[in-house]
Amino acid sequence: MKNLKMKAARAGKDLSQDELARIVGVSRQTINAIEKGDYNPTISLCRSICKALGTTLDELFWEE
Amino acid sequence: MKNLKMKAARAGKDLSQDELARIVGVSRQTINAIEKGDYNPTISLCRSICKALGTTLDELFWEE
DNA sequence: ACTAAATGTCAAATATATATTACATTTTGT
DNA sequence: ACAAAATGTAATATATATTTGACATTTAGT
Repeated sequence: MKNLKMKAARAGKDLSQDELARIVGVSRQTINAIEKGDYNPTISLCRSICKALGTTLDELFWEE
Repeated sequence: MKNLKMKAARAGKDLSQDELARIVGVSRQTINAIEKGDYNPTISLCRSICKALGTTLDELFWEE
């Protein structure tokens, strides 16, 4: 399932996928794939993304 | 770093590591290692654990 | 003290997250 | 319309999460 909340939070910080990738220390493809929803990042990467985007885990990565 | 919040939440549900492991569909060693703190589970496993323990991601897996 | 259950831990194998390289398509600015 | 930047996507390689099986230690019940 697509992660539109993450896409929105990134847009809110005016960061490209590539810029976010550099900040959190992963490849651009990894960020792209997470937003596209076809994989399952590690919790430490999720934490790094949240810190970079100023959000919480629950805001970006919770699903009902 | 040890995940004592998870250990406490599990104790609060009166579940052994083995029981929790079966509920979320992983091995007991995986649960043990997460509580012990020496690895980095995937977000989907974290979500499953939170659902099993009735908590949120932020409660169990956020770190400052 | 004894026993069973729960937990800690290790080594080797397997599954999968992530990197790298590369190219195609879409979006944005001028 | 054009160019540059951003995004989507695929193949192959590497790092690491997770499994399996096994055994040692600790904890809880009687």
